[in-house]
Amino acid sequence: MVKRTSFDDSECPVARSVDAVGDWWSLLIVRDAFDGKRRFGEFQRSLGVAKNILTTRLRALVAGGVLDQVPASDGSAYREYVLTPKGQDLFPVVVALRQWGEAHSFRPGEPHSRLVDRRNERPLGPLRVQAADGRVVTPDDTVVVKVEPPREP
Amino acid sequence: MVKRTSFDDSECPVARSVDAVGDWWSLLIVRDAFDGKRRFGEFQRSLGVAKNILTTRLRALVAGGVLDQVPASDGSAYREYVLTPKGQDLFPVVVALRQWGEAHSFRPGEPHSRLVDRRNERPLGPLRVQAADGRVVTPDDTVVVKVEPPREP
DNA sequence: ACCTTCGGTTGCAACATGCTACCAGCTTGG
DNA sequence: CCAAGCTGGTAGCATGTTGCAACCGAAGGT
Repeated sequence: MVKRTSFDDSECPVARSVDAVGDWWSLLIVRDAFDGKRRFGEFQRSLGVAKNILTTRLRALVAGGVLDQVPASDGSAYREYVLTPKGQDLFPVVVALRQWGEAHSFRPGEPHSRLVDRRNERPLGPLRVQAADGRVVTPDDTVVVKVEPPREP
Repeated sequence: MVKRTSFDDSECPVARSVDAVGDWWSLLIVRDAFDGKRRFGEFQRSLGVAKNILTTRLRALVAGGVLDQVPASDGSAYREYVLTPKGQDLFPVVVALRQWGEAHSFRPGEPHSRLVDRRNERPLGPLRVQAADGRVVTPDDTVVVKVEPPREP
């Protein structure tokens, strides 16, 4: 590859997000973090990922401000990984992927995990993309515009 | 790598989505498709990706039912790639990543593209994860549960 | 006819991924 | 308190994937 191409200077926020999260493993780590996992070993067992890969990804997520390393909550000398506020803001991304997967990647009746409301165990409502006035918009209702760069003399 | 690990048999919809989309290039292709791009050359110029990579990704997206190959709309003998309904359902995913990137990956005043309402050029409202009753939920308000596999006699 | 564009394919080099071993601090049972 | 086993990593290697550049046939333009 002569170095995987980076998007961290792209002007498109989607590209930068993609670059910041890193790769798919990272997103699954974030998913597990939302699910309450905090320890290296928990992630490793849950994902089945090689430990060196997990090490790399955790470091990248910490460096990127998505995770934070804190002293363990159980009083042991180990450390734990928790989501920063920035990392918690990835919730809609994970939910969007989850809903898409539920809708398109399982045959009827196939078992799968589901994210539900803790209070009543009912599934969540579908994510809606909506305009400033609350109207639900489709891709055709939107346009990408460039925000003017500040004028240079 | 001895083969990149696949998640297409995972019971977690997030993992399957991740697997179905393939990699980050694919997601940027989808983003461009939402932006109206349809031709091989358009994607190639927009992304700056090597043509062999683009070829691979487009084929994978077509095989995965995200894109469809159709005769060109301008009457030429070439073919174009358009989003299938399944592909269009990725809209919330792309929007979620875009909003996250806008919120966390740009310094104030840094220029970036923005997705706006076509009718009034105003930015979209933020995606909200909500329960079945419309209440906005945070990660802490939710739990992942396993859906029972159908009982086998 | 000639040249350009479009949409790829092929070959190669560099790099990332994954596997398996290994290892240094904790922590725990006896 | 001492050994055994966790926990959280590193190190080394084989293989796969990415990326670059060069090439190529068919369509289109002039």
